Amino acid sequence: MIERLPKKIRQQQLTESIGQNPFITDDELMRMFNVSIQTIRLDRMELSIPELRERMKLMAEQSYDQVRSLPLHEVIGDVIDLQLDKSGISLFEIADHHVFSRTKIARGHHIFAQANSLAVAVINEEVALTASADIRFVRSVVLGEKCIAKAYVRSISKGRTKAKVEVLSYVGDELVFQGEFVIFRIHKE
Amino acid sequence: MIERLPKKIRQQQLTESIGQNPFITDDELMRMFNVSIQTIRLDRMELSIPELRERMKLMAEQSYDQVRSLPLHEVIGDVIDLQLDKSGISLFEIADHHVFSRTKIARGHHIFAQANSLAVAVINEEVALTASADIRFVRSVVLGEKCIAKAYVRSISKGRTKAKVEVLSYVGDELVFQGEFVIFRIHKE
DNA sequence: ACTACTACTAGTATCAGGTATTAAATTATA
DNA sequence: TATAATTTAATACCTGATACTAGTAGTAGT
Repeated sequence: MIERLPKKIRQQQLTESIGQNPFITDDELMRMFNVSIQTIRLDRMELSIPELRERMKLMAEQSYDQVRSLPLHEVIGDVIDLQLDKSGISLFEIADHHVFSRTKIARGHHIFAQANSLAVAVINEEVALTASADIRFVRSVVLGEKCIAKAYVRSISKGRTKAKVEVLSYVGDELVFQGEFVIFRIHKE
Repeated sequence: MIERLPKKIRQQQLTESIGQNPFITDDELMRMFNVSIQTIRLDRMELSIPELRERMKLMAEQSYDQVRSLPLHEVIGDVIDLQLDKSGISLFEIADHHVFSRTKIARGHHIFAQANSLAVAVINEEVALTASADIRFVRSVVLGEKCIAKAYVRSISKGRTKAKVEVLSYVGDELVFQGEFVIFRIHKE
C-alpha cells in the first residue's frame, strides 16, 4: 500500500506547494502526492487553482503591468521637482513591502534609497556615483506615510568631479531623515 | 489582391508588434499582416522570437525571480554566517536590476541595503532600527560581481539601547564599501 | 524557354498540458 | 449492509504551438 494523506491535508499541502513553486505541473504533483492525476485536477478545481498555463499567464500579465507602470529602480520615489545641480524633491509612499512585518516601521535602506537616488539624480552629469554619505535616521517612518525628500546641492568641487548634496526627508513637516552625500561626477565623451 | 508588405518590413513590424503586445497569438498576427500562419511562424523562426507560451513563461519567471529576490527578503543578500551581537556575513550578487543600465555599475543604495540589513540582522533584539550611519563607497561594484559584507558589532551601550556595527563589503579581497552604523535596540515585552 | 531561387502557402502528424464528461472502482461511514 | 464520499479510469476535445513535406507563384539569370 502506498502512503497517502487524507484529502483535507493533501489539499492544504497542494495549495502550499503551488504557492511555493507555481511552475509545477499536475504530473509532478501527482507523483508528489501518490495519487492519480484526476485527483490532482479535482483538488485544483475545488480549491479553484488555475492550471499551470493560466498561472504563468497571470504572472506574466502582472509583471507586464508593473513594467509599464514603474520605471522601477531608476529613482526610488516620484520626482516632483528637479533643478539640475541645484535641488530636487521626491515623494515616496511607504508600502507593505518596505516595512518590518512586526512593527510596520520602514526599513532604513528604503529611506536611504530615496535620498540616495535623488542625490544622484540631481547631479547634472551622465554618470554620477555616491562616494560617501553621512546619514541620520531622525525618527522612524511607518507604513502608509508619505516621505518627502528634498535634496540641495551644497557645493561642487573645483574640478567638477565631486559634489556635496544634502538631503532632508520629511513626513508632513517632521524631519525623519538627514543625510550628506558626496557624489562623484564622472565626465564621459 | 490583398495588400501585402515586403518581407523585411513585415518582419520589422512583427518584431515591434510582439514587443508592444507579447500576448498576441500567431493567429492574430496572421490576420494582422494578411499572410498565412506559416509565414508568421517562419518569420518568428528567422527572428528567433519564441512562441506565445514561451514568452509568457519567460515573463512569469522573471517576475517570480524579482519577487523572490527583492521585497520579500528580510535581509538583502544571503546570510552565510551570523553570530548575534558579534558578527555576520552575507553574500549578494549584483544582478541586472541593481545596476545603472549605461554603466553597469551597481546603484549605491543596493550596496548600502546589503550592509544595513546585515547590521540590523546581527543585533540580537526583537526590534532593531538604524539610527545613523557613516558610509563610504570605496570602489564601484559592477554587474555580476559577488559582494561579501562582513559586519562586526564594535560596541554596545550601557543601557543596551544602542550598538555600533561596522560593515565592510568586499568583492574578492578588494574593499568596496565601508560603513559604521549606529543601531537602536528596542526592547519589547 | 528553361532553370534556379525566393517567398509564400497548404496539409499532416505530433506535442504539452490541460478541460470536460461519464463511468466505474474503492473506501469510509452511518 | 447500504450509501455516500473519494478516487481512478477512459475518452474526446482544446489551444497554440513545432516539425516536416510538398506544392505554387513570381522573378531573375542564362
